[in-house]
Amino acid sequence: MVKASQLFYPTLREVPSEAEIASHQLLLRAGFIRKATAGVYSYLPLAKRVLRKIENIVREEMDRAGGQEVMMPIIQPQELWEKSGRWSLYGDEMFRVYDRHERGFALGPTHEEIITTLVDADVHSYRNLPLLLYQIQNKYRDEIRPRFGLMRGREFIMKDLYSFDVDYDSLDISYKKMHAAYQAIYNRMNLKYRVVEADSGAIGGNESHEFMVLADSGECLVLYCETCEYAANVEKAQCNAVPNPSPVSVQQEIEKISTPGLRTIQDLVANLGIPEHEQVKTLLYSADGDIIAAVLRGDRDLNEIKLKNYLGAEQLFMADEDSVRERCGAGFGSLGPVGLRLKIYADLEVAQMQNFSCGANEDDYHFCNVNMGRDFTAEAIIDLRNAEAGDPCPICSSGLQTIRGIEVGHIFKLGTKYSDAMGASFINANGEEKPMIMGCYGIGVSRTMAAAVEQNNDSNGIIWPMPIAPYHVIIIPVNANKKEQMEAAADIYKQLLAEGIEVILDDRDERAGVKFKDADLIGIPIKITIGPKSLQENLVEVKKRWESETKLVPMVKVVNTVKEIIAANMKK
RNA sequence: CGGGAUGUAGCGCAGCUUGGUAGCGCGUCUGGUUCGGGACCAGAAGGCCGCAGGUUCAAAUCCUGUCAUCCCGACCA
Repeated sequence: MVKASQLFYPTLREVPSEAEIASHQLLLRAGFIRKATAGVYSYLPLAKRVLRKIENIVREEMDRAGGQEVMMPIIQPQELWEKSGRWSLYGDEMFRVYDRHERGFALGPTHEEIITTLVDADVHSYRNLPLLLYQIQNKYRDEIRPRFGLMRGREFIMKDLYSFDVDYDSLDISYKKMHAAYQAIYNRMNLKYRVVEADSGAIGGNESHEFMVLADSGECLVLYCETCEYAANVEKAQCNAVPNPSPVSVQQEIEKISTPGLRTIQDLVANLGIPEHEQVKTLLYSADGDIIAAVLRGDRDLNEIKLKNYLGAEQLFMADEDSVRERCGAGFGSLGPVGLRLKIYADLEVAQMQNFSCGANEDDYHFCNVNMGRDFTAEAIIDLRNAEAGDPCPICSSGLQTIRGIEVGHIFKLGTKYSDAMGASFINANGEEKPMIMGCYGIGVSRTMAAAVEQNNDSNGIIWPMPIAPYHVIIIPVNANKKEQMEAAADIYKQLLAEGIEVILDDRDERAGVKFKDADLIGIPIKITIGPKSLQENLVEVKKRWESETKLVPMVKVVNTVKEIIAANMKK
């Protein structure tokens, strides 16, 4: 029995001031979630139903792909994390608790340590591999800045699967299965998404893909090619060397010019008319304690991940102005590669540039007509910049486009990073001991719910995709005091329930407007309205949340109409 | 953690400059009139003015500290 009068979905007329983005505002307003503390939320009945639907789709596809569901502890002993080295590496992002004996525990931010230990203890033979284990569970990460409601919580629901294989060929098969399963999952949820190449980041390993639900408010920038299949996160998107668009045959004499007070690229554009793309900027970084310089074209953004990966650095951050001044004799805004006694890493584009301008490592002076090779040399010439819209596709050279997305899934090939650290090995067919080859595969379940809202809403509220809607149908008798309306509503309600359709009967003694507004806000896909005039002709109104037209349907046909709409929208 | 802002009723806000009985709208409760896109009338309940100190005859208001929340940056499902 689901009657709106009894259902706990406290809707709000006004937007809580703490919420910034659509999904956060709407999930709060529609009575799906309430905040306990920053980045930690309670899920109310409607949200719980959506989460369960997402989980079930995920579960079915994981099982289909050969996964086996397990449940591992959230509280994990410190020793395990020390074994992998991550007790210290994970840093402040890990919630730590201590028991009465002062022994440390982590609230699991992820489960590589514990699952590798688990598998190591009981799997010893190639005959038991591959093994794919997963769980759906709360994860804990003490994010520096939780934000956007469920988008970046400190406690969140995640599906994590770990694969254990005998060799890399077998890992490829597991990885492909997961890749396909993830596509099936997002297809089944009717979400518009894109698979992109990604950096594997701190988790380790090499190959990695992210699954992005497309939404303008997404935090991730994706570059993709319409001609070929290439798509990558901006962190990963590769920039090939492009030839200088206006090459000159003569390298002019280097010239030092006085530029009092001019510090930024824009200052030089505005005051001296030097275009951004004829300037070079120099950024100083501390890489595991060593100060190094990165140089790139004035209008480009440095991709710190590319730099970090090239250097193989654990920690990379911009040098502060004091150490910059100490090394270069000048402050920010007057730096340049000429005469710089640091390792210089130049972007591919810089090698193509001629007669460019840059800081002179002396406050209030710049150089003009600088040429790399003649005036300075680089330790390495590498891809260092963020790709931008219009850049040539690294595969087919067509112009790349950009789109924003929300990262809801991420799959990694881990290799032996954790099996080596935790000692997870097996005996192969030749009797040799080998480390297991691992992969890990995550889906942010609670984030997926938020992403679905982010992608599917209008000014009236949420528009749930049918496969994950908390209920399929809401029945609204226009006037709760009219007996014939209430009886007709109850009748349809019973018929739908008998067909196994998930339906809410809005039996509240509210004005019609209130009921319509709430129905739209909570985003139920199908609305059946029972009004006085049409009822006399035994008709009711059926409206799809995502369309503006209302259809009059004979009472006797309502159940079939509803079933058809649901069936048509459960799959693309 | 650096930068910015905000904490007053369930939600949204005013009051603070210039200290003097804590207010408005929505929501909630009661009664009545209404009833197809957030009704109207009458009445009511609901506040350690984030917390702790200080100044003062007197503090929501001024001062100090502290905590929390939100936004921008680095991190990630």
